[in-house]
Amino acid sequence: MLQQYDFQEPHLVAIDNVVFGYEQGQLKLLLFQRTIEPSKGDWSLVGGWVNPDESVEDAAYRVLTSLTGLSDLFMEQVEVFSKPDRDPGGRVISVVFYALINIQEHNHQLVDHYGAKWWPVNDLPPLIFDHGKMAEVALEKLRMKASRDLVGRDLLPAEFTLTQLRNLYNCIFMKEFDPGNFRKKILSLNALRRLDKKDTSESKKGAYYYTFKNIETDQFTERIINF
Amino acid sequence: MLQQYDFQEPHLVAIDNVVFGYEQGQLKLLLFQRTIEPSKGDWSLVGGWVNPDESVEDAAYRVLTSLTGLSDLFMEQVEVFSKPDRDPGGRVISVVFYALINIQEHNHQLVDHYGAKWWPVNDLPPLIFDHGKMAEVALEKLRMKASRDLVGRDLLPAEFTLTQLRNLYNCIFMKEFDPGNFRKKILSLNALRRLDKKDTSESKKGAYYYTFKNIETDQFTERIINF
DNA sequence: TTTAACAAAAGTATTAATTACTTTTAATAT
DNA sequence: ATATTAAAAGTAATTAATACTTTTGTTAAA
Repeated sequence: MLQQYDFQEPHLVAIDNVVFGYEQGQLKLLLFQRTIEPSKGDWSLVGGWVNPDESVEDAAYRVLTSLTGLSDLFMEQVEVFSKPDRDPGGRVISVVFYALINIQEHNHQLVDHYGAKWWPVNDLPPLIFDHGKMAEVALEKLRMKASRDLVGRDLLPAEFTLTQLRNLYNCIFMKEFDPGNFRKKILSLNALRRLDKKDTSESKKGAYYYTFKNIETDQFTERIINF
Repeated sequence: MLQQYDFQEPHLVAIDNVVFGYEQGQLKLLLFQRTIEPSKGDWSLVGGWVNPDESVEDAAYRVLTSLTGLSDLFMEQVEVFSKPDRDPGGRVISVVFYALINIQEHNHQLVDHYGAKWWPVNDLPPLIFDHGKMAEVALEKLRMKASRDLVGRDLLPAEFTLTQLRNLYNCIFMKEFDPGNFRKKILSLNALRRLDKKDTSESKKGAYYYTFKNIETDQFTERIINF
């Protein structure tokens, strides 16, 4: 049972965002480079402190919107990292979130100004503290999400081909999905609308563009990917 | 980016455990009754403060082992609850865990002494603050766990029948599984060992007792239940 | 103007898993 | 003996997943 609040030791609480984006056929992570010791030159996730008057969700959202200029971000709690010695600078409890953002649409100047950079998930630089583990767990969580719901709305451009969507899933699960079976499965969900436009950059025949139906079709709890 | 640590406002951080047990064919939750206002008479989860030198996992484990007298508890992080006004007594960030414990084996005297009581999950009393929501999310998390791994090792007695195990799953998912299909599926996992003893209390023919194989057979990431 | 090339899109055949049932079994109680 | 009970085993139909092959529409080269 909780005893009197006054005699309890308070803790510093931070959030760290694992920010996923998709660009040039690659799943990427938004990272900052440390300019001071310790771990100078190493990279870190997009973190910040939690203010007294906000929830950890508010904090994570505030940090990310002010960095990217985007609103309406998809974010989800991942896990709390709280080993007493996880941060050499002092005892900090960190709540990790992951976010999905559209690299095309975010404010590049703002991100550049803060010195942030996009890194391919399968070719990350050394990360500080336990941030490597955080990214790992976040990717696992994203896989869970992508196996239940169709992700892509937040990562792909508004109009995309099934090949692009499949490649995104290839990146997330780090495996090659069979083109025929993937399209059959995805279309059976009835969540996409085919446009009368084609992308002819990848093939002579051309691949139809699709959009997500604007209704909340994401709401299927059915399983998409078995993993 | 994290600025200097010294000027940051610290937070009170607590843990709350959603403690699941299984008894008399029912899934139950261990709860405390509040003896003081506000919300006097209402019930709460098994909570406690996080000490400066321990992780939130350590704190959750410490609180639960000291209450139940059990060690080697299965626990898993659920989610952080951190709305600024969630606790009328002050700003407290709470990390929720769920735990699976064997009601038979825990220290009843200790639990009685603290005034805790087991409640059936589908007939809970009013819970304080956001504890109702916590229990709800924890149950959802338990369902995720039970759909991937065979739960029961921590909830059932060492020797149990497939009917008991099925009933546990019925409780967790709040639906009736087909007896034949359930046994076929479970036995195909090859995680149980059949004993040469039968339980004849439920039928004339009698149902074989089973135990979990002591090897780490829980490790299948394959799917057990589709939900 | 044909033909080769390309990936999209559609189709197929096989296997595996799920689901809804029915039948048999072993013991007890009438 | 016979009816009863739930366990345990079995079956048949359906659905889903997988590994392929074929067709299509367009472009670029012969």
